[in-house]
Amino acid sequence: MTTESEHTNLACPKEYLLKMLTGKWKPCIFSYASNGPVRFGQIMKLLPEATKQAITNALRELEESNILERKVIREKPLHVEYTLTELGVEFIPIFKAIEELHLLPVRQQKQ
Amino acid sequence: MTTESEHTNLACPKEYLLKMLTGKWKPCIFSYASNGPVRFGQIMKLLPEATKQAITNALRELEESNILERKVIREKPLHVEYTLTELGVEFIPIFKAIEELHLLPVRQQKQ
DNA sequence: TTCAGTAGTCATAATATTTTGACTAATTGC
DNA sequence: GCAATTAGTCAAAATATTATGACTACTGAA
Repeated sequence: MTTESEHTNLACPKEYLLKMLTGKWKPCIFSYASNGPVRFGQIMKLLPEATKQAITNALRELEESNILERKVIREKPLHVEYTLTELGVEFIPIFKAIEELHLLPVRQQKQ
Repeated sequence: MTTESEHTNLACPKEYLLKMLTGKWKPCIFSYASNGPVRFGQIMKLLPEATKQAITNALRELEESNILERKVIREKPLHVEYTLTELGVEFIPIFKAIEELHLLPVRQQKQ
């Protein structure tokens, strides 16, 4: 995400901004972080289906988009916290708008 | 999109809803359609970098998500119109929230 | 009947994203 | 020193998404 991938449509700012939030795990992680700082291990427990690598990828992408900030906490059990940046906070209304969809589509189940 | 792809995270409704709107061309096409009915050829002109196939894929996915409706218009030049469905209209606030981001990130340019 | 306009389909290739599974590294308590 | 805790990295494989280029199908006008 440092440079544009071929996927990105340079003509559409909305596509660019949406892309910052999408991916298999990024929306969930964003939601968790919007309720306060989250740790790596905590996310692992909250998303038992996601692997370490998957979570690392999502966190790195959110960092590169300047949505999350990584902070090493030098305390009792040394750990890392991820918090929303100023930009990250600005994305909250987008998620609010998603939550407020009241005409929810019926979701297909896997066979 | 008839059944869930492996990509989809069944635990996260937000991921599911965001996925309906994302992809290289879907956000643009959604925007156009939110200003009134659009035609296939019109989209081709508006998105000169997108191929027919790309546009077809985007339209089909938006149809399958029940965001757009395809209507064959039996008139002078026979053509097809795509309009927002009732569900589609509900997605407009999400795009509004994206437009209202005022702390816009600096966009990297391709080398 | 042939042609332009409209709206596509199809098979294949190229890219991007996600998963898998083994391995690493710093700190703290014993 | 040694193990547990926390937080990762790395290379490779599997999937998903997007692009390419040739081809199709219907309608109405000349």
